[in-house]
Amino acid sequence: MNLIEELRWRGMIQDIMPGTEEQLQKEMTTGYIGFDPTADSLHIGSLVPILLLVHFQKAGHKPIALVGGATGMVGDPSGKSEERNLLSEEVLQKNVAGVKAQLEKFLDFNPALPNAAEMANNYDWFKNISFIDFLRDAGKHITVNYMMAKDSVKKRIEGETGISYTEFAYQLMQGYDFYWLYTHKNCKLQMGGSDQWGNMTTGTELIRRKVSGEAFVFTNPLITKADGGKFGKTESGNVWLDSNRTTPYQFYQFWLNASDTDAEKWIRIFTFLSKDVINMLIHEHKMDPSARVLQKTLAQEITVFVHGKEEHEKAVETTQKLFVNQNAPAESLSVEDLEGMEGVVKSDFAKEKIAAGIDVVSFLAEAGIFPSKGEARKMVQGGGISINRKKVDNVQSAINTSLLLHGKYLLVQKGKKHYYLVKAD
RNA sequence: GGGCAAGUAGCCAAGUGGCCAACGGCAACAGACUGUAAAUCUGUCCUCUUCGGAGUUCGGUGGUUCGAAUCCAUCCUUGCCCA
Repeated sequence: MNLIEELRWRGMIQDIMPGTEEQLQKEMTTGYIGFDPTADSLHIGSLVPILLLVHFQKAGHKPIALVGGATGMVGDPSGKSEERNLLSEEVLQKNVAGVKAQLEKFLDFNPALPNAAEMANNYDWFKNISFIDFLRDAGKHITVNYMMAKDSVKKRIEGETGISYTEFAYQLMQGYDFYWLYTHKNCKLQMGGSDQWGNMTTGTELIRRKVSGEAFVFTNPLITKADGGKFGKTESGNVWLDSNRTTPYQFYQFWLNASDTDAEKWIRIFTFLSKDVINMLIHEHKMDPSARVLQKTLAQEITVFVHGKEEHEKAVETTQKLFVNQNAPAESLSVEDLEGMEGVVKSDFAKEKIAAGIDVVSFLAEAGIFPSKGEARKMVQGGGISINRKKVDNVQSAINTSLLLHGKYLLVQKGKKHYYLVKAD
């Protein structure tokens, strides 16, 4: 199976320019994907492009990961119904550094390889181009009519908010990136999310008109959830690749919680497992859905890929302690069990206060599990709080030392899935 | 510069002098059921709260009024049309 066939089967190709497949068959091809430095960490939305680059390199081609230090200063109108706020230069620099560091973990940069991965930052070439140069070099080759026909632009022009000149010009910058990489790095392919199609083809157009070159693009479909919700969001916000923002346990849990329909689609996209293995897993899952083979395998593969084997093991361990023996009394958990729960939110609480007796609501608020007493109270009233696996059914009930596990721990559960370990010192 | 229209909670959106913390929908969170799934049903959903209430909201500011999201003035932002 060649690269394109492989990606097609995995559901990772949305649109592809004619001739792309032939180009990839013909020779080792250099291809790139751009990443927006909108935060100092990538989140799981960026995993698909990362995986594309990995597949690409595995197939023997040369990947370039481009960080948009320059384009990030302008803002991409694609998929945005409103004009965006500009990021400050400081923030941008920090973000570029963060994103770059993460990308470096996933690709092979070993210079001995003929297809060693490369990093690029478009700020490096844009910083030296003057506005006038840009207008003459890039702007002259593309008509406004062409630019306005792009979906991202058209939607905004027809919409209610309009589009600033700045964001309108974005596609030209991205197009120029491709042109620059084409001429300097012999880069003939751009990949990216399907919302980028318009920006990407502006690049091939620019290459054709300026140097009569031929370049190719293909896009991956944007990941969706079967229930129509936004992919990659939990109640606590984005799921990040940075373990300081999203612990490996939380990361693992995110994938484990995938619905059946999503898991079936996602396992092909987010793992490197072969077609045979995946088909087998899907079959197995259908025989016994309650075993959740698909979710478990998906969560395992992707957690190992992002955080490594060790972190994955810890996440699984914690998961088992918390979920497998749900009915076992909390008292059966050992000190090691409790302390070893990697990634569960932990907090400290003054023991004196517990010794003196404190009502649940104040306790939950003061331990930082809820931002205010009001919220804590509402959740208790709604039956959403358990302490040491026993539901708290009364707002009046008090916390005292007799509840402490091993004399110092309280296992607090918000809902079914969210655990907090409070340590009384 | 001129004319017209619009700006309401995370989003969409109703409300056009008191019954308004503001109809409804989406999203979100929790409960029941389950498999840490889906679907369904129920509750919560501006902030704080001793659960009795208290405080701050309807682009900004000033005003009219016993009382304003609602009326007036002015400013800001956005869209459309004209120059």
